Amino acid sequence: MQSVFEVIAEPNRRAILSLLVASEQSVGELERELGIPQPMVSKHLRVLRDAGIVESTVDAQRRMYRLTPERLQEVDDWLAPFRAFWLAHVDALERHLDRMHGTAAPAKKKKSTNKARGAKRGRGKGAKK
Amino acid sequence: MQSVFEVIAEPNRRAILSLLVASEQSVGELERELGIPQPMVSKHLRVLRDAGIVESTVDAQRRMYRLTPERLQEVDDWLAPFRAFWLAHVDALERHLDRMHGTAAPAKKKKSTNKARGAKRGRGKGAKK
DNA sequence: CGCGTATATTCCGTTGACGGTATACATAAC
DNA sequence: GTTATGTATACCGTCAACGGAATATACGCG
Repeated sequence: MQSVFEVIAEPNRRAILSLLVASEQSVGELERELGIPQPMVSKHLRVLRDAGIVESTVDAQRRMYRLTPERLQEVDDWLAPFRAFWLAHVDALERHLDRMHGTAAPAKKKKSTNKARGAKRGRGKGAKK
Repeated sequence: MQSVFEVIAEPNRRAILSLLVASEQSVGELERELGIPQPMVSKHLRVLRDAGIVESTVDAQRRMYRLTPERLQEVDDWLAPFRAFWLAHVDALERHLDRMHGTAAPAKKKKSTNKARGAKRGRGKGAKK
């Protein structure tokens, strides 16, 4: 389990990371928010810490965990080549819908085989799915 | 295996996707480029197709696979909250180093070019387990 | 038709991640 | 000291992903 991709493949670990975006948290706080047993939380935190995605400090009996998200950049970097690609896809879909525009009964339309490149932009990121 | 995160956790599948960024490819081409047995390639392509990340069309005996990368946006969306975080981390590190001693490195005091980072990692496409 | 190429699927064994439970360890409070 | 709280680890069972090998299916050609 060295790969960041494998580490974030686990839903509970993604949930932990999302919770830690707001602020650092103790194991008990994460346990309550996640609703999973404490040993599970500790085990997932161990994986995250070994992967270098979180770090912990001691606060009395508590351990406070916080993000060290540099390694997540690997995911971001890997994703980079695909970004332009799906923007082009969205544009193609938009043109398609524009052409079909106003049709209440959708006919069976095949996809074109070749994709037209040249993404028009002006559509900021942050679009929801 | 529904989650996109689980699908891209597998190095060979990430390699396939990276190869398909350039252009659509047949199974045999992928097999040669990846150096893994053909049944493995087909199985990974099956997973990718079921996840909606690639699609295939028939070309004689060949099957041509290409990207349909919309679902990868889920990864991008999940990553969004962390981006600001790691940028802040890098800035904080820079300020810290500047304060420690701005002597060792010919660093400029100005934090001007905060956009020109991110190419630090050599990560890319290669995939090993 | 049989034959060759290209790809998909099935069967099978291994291995390791995940979850559960109990227990060990650490620090604080008394 | 003992007890209480907070966290980590050990042990264990299950289950599914992965890889290998053999086989099945699809298609083209002579």
